[in-house]
Amino acid sequence: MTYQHPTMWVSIDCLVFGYDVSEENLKLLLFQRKVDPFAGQWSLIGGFVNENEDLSAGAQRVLKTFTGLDGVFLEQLSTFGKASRDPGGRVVSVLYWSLIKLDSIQKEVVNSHGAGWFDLDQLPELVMDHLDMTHLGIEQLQRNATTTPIGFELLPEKFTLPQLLRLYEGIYGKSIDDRNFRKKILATNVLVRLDEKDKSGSKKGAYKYMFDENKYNELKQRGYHLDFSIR
Amino acid sequence: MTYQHPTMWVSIDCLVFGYDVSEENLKLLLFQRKVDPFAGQWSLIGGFVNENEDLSAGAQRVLKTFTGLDGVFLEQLSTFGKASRDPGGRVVSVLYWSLIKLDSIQKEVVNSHGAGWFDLDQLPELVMDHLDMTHLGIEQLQRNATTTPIGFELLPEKFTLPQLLRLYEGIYGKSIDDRNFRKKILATNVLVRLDEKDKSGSKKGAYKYMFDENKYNELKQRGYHLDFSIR
DNA sequence: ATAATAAACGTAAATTTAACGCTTATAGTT
DNA sequence: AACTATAAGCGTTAAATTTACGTTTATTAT
Repeated sequence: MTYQHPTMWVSIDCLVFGYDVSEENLKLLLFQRKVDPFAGQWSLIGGFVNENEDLSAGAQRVLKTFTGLDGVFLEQLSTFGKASRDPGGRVVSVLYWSLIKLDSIQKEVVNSHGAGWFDLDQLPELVMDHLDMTHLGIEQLQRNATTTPIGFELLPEKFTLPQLLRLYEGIYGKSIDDRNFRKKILATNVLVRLDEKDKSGSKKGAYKYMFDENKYNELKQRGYHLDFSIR
Repeated sequence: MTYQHPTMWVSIDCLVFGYDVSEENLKLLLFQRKVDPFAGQWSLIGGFVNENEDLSAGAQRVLKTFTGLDGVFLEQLSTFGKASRDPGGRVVSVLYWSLIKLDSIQKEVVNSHGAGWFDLDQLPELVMDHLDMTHLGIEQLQRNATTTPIGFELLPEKFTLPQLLRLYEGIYGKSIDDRNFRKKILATNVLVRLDEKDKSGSKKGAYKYMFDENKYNELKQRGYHLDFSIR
């Protein structure tokens, strides 16, 4: 012992938001806790930090374990440390959040872990402070959506403007004028229009776009800010 | 032992920014570490979290210990948890940041703890990842200054517009057009002009203002955003 | 009286936002 | 072959905001 102070468990909890393009709604990944206290109840995915494991590595491990995914958006959000938050002992939990593109393959992987995707407005009761964590994540998602091109993390590589619009409407929980949205998002120059159309949503078909990371990096210094007005 | 996992030390580090109205510059509170490793070197103020102490209570305790202050702006910022960050053992550090009004009394209290105020552009070498922490805090300060009325935490209760302007210039590290600044800040309606003048800076004297928290709370829902252009 | 100076006030052009109407492309129907 | 319905895409204009910079005011020191 080098320091004369109490030690504690340090855990990772990870808010995983997924967006289903076809269903057009935001979902949260939850799983049924395996250990007591609260075994069997719904909670965010999580785990304890290992001896020689960096916090960020722990978060990556947790995400990989439950989703099979690597290299997706994953950032630290906040740390929860009320002394009484976990009846099982003094556990300080570092909350991360992640955004992933939801498709059928992803849904399969998740099912095999006793986990499931829940619509944000139909969440089951959550363990401990996990509902607070969720609210914090939604706020962060809204904040970041205007400030960073975070929306693209939730869409497939190729997407249409109507899809992007509906995603933003989902994030903000309000409707956005499509004509102004179009102008604003295209004016940023971070989108590249492809010569392909997605005809699943209409007879005319909507052009597919891709996010141009290089353009975004150029823009970043000058500041990137998208605000969408209510309608 | 309820959980079969390793435990760790959990520490609090606290970035304390202070603004000296007369000197017109931003300072950071540092102290000389008392324990090994790194005893004698400059570090942020900090301490270990106690057995039954909430994280936020720990942060308040640390701040109170070093500054004698209570009830000032204090928020969690981020958590640092590289396995190798502290050669003295596995320590996960939760970083808080605080803003205080610097005056001569405050400077005295601080001196008595072997601590000191350093100009942001003249920091000594810092222990471990404390320089990264500082950079994170400066970014956060800049971000929050446009989004929340955080600036007022750094000024005395009664302040003048030129003082507020110079504070913002300090935070952003750039000059701001005084006429536009005035219009923008007054348009928010969160300032109340008093019938007093501060004549220390000019012959004419500048009106003193106070921050109106009620007006701010009204405004908050509709969104509060201040952007200042370069000149 | 006059000069010097920080503080305070004002204005006009340029840019951005908000609101909303119109056109286009295509599949399915007649 | 023409017609219809509909999502997608384009365009315009008034209002609001931002930016840039000129002017006036109050006071002390000369």
